[in-house]
Amino acid sequence: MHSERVASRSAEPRDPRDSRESKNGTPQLDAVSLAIIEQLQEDGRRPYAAIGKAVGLSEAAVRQRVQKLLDQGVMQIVAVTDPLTVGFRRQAMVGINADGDLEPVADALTAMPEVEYVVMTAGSFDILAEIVCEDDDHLLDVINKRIRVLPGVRSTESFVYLKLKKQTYMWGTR
Amino acid sequence: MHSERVASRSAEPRDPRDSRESKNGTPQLDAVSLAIIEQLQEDGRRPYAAIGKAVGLSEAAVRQRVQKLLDQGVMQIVAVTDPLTVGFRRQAMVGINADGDLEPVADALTAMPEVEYVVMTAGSFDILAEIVCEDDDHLLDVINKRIRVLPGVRSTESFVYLKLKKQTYMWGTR
DNA sequence: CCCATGGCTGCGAAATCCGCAGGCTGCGAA
DNA sequence: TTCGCAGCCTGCGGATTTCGCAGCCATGGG
Repeated sequence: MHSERVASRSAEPRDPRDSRESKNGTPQLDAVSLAIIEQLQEDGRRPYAAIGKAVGLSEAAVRQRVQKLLDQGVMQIVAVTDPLTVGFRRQAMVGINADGDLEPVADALTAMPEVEYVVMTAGSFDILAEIVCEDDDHLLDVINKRIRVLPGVRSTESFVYLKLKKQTYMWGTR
Repeated sequence: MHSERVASRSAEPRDPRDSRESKNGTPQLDAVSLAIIEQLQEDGRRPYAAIGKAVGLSEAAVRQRVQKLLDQGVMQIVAVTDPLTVGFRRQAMVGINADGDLEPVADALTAMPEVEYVVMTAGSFDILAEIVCEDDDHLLDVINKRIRVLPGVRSTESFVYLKLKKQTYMWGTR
């Protein structure tokens, strides 16, 4: 044996259209694309041919799928680091409570370069936002002068990072 | 002109040892390595030659530096996705309060495959942990049966994700 | 002074990426 | 039914990139 096929090519109804969208607006992924993503979660630079062997596709097919996944914004292949080791002294998670529609608030946060991560949540915060800053002054400035003044924002609570212990991207690889 | 040098090669004191460590234990990075990381934050598959042109180094030198950065664990090149689009229905941030030394608690969290992100913080939570699960049952199980029973853990508070709005890795690129 | 170390360059050989033509399948229109 | 279209895959050269290695230079310790 040589290559465990993740999805047998002739078994399924032959419709790997990952272009169709669910009501959510996010593309629907078939098993093969999932397997490709899994490969790239282990190593973002793995050659297409190796991926093809693992998922049962030709090199060219893998290349086309990866390109589409990137274009669609389903995944991105990037270098990730611990910001603290790359010169950013202060990092914090900010919990936010706001009135009315949360979308505009979330969009405003998304537009800020210092904000790296924005998620709308259920619980005692409406929105969680992760912030990466150069130093304390910068952090204070972003929170007080840019976030707390956004229309609708009622209150915020900050959690300054002391130490990053884990950072993984290998869902699917377990 | 062709290639903006990020760091002139002959100007600096000629000591790009990124192997020396700060008291923190994290390697100290020079400007060139930072520039390389920046390039790979934009595109994790960018060819070494292109990076070299951008930062003023040969292809081979870039390759060696990247390899070292990966080996040292300073950065990782991976595909990142929104878990919700890849079949994981439930995701949550969990704020944790614990007694005594936090390290063992953080380590225990780090060891759980469902836990993707662990950070020790200052503020009304001692630790923040992000969890990726298949469904509600799975999430509940992890929080109640695995986290809340850890020795030292006093209380937890969960924030279930409703919608991921932003996810970036381009600090340095701004 | 001499040698060991670390980092960079340059260079072929091997592997990879890339674009393109062609084939197959499912589907909807005529 | 048949035709034509669209989506996806394969195979194949040519261009590019990756990879390993030998050699060079500067620094620093003995």
